[in-house]
Amino acid sequence: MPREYQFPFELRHLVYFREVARRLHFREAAEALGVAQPALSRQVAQLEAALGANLLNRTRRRVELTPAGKLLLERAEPLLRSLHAIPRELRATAGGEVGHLRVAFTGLAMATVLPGILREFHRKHPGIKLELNESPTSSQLVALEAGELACGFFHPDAPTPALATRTLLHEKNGVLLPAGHPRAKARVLRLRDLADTPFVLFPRAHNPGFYDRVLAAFAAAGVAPRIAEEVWPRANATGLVRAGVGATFMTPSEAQPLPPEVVFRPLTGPAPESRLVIGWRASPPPEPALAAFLAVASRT
Amino acid sequence: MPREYQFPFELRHLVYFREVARRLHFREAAEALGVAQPALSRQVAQLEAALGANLLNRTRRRVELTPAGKLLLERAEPLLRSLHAIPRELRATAGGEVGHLRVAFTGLAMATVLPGILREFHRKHPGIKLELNESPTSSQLVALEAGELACGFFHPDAPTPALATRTLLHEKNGVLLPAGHPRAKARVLRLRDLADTPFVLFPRAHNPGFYDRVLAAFAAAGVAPRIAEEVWPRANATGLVRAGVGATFMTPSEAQPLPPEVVFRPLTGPAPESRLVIGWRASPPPEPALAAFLAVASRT
DNA sequence: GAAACTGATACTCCCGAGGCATCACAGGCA
DNA sequence: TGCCTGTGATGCCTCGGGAGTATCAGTTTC
Repeated sequence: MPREYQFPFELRHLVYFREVARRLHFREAAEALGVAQPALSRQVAQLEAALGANLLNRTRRRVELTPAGKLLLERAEPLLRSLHAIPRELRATAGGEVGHLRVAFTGLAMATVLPGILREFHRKHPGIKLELNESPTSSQLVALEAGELACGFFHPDAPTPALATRTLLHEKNGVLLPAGHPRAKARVLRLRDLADTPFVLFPRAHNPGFYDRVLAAFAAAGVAPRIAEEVWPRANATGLVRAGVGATFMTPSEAQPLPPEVVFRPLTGPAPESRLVIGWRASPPPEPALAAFLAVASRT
Repeated sequence: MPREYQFPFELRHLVYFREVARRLHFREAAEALGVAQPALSRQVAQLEAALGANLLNRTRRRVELTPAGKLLLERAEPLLRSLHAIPRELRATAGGEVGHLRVAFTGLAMATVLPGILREFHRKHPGIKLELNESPTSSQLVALEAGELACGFFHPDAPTPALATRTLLHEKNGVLLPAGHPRAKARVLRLRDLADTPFVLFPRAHNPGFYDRVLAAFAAAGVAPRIAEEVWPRANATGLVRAGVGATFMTPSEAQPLPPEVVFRPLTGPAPESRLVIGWRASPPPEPALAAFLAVASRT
């Protein structure tokens, strides 16, 4: 709370009041606004207090606007519309690239953190448009350094000196098996239990470092892996498992919720680990739009 | 934070940005807004993030508007002016009595809680005008029941069934003595130490119950009081004490800061207690303007 | 090149908006 | 007339985020 200066009300109050004034029904307005009814009641009451005027006559059964309420609604409507239009106007006028972010991601990101981040980001920054592309780690690294991407969600293997990164997820992989697989009954598996099972992987070129570590995990378990397919994008791997083609690696959070006809089993002993990071060019410092996206992503 | 809906920015952001944009100087703008400079920096950065545009070019030594910043300033100025005008407009149109409160108070209130309450209230509710009158408890009770006052700060003696009250202060009185008084050296006094000291009181009619309890305290101490003067308003009592006319009762918080040429001493043993309350008609329920005032008063 | 000035950052505190549970009251129906 | 349903208000608690203090980092100036 600012110490000296403070508007008598906030935009929230006007938005809430407008909704109630239009519908003349607190519960419905609250639902439309996505808040609980008590919060709405309180905010409207606060607005009335701040303005020192009764805006609504509430009999227990009906809500109606007072003259003051009518006047406020008349004034608030165009103001809110103008305010709402500001982000769009700015985007039209400003540097062109401003308010527009190209973001790449891998299948794991979309299966875990990305939906929540997108939801939160659009709520907070409706003025910024995102261009989202699923794309393998290797391509992302190239595109990031070339300045073609604002940021990317990927799985780093070696250090990336030109990029700043932040880890979002770091999990040991388990395996996703067809429900009918002979070892599907076991609660926990070791990699060597799956010596005969064909695996669905991703094309090595997409992340050679991680691919090689997967092979190393097999080697450590004393198993020669059978690679049935290499498939991309990631979501298709699940389909192949369901089809009985083989097993695939998957992190616990990625396996939630579990698709039908498959089972997920953690691995004990050697197993590949997946680290999901968000990365962006370390310099120059991020533009406001990117800074906003990073802030949301880092905290969701 | 509303779960679903949220404006990309708040009025605060626009107000802060406007100030910076006008002055092109963060520190000065912060001072003008009455906030610390870091808070201002953060809020402006937030606004830029929310809009996805750089609004200001900050070289380390100079701040200047970008084209987007210029546009936003153009848009924001009239909107903020319109918003600012809303409370005044409503007050002009609404029921007449709305947005206007008659408030009475006693000297003790003004010497303790009232200044803080007024400051806070005007900050939060600039649309509501107050009409303030110092007035004794007895007159306030009459005026309140007659509906001539919205609320009053007074010292109740007997229950007041038609009024709702809230205690703001409840303190045992000490005494205020001229600095040259023979007992002024003592750290603590008893009422009977002051048998020969003339007292400055208030006219009995202003609060007969309390007046009589003062006399009762003297009686309990085995002292026949000497009443030198009865004076009103309260602030004048201090003047009389300074002039050496006599002593007067005063609560510790009222005696802070201590006026020159006088000393304050707590009393042990029997001593009158002062209770300051805010009171208002219990029914009908308070109008928004009064509700706002009560909310501020109850919590300050 | 040391000092001064400016805006950004790190950390902590605390207000207040929101959610949940519940209340109080008005109509509707039997 | 009494139970039931629907509505807005209230009490209590949680927690996000805005603000303050202290400090940093980069320019400019003498």
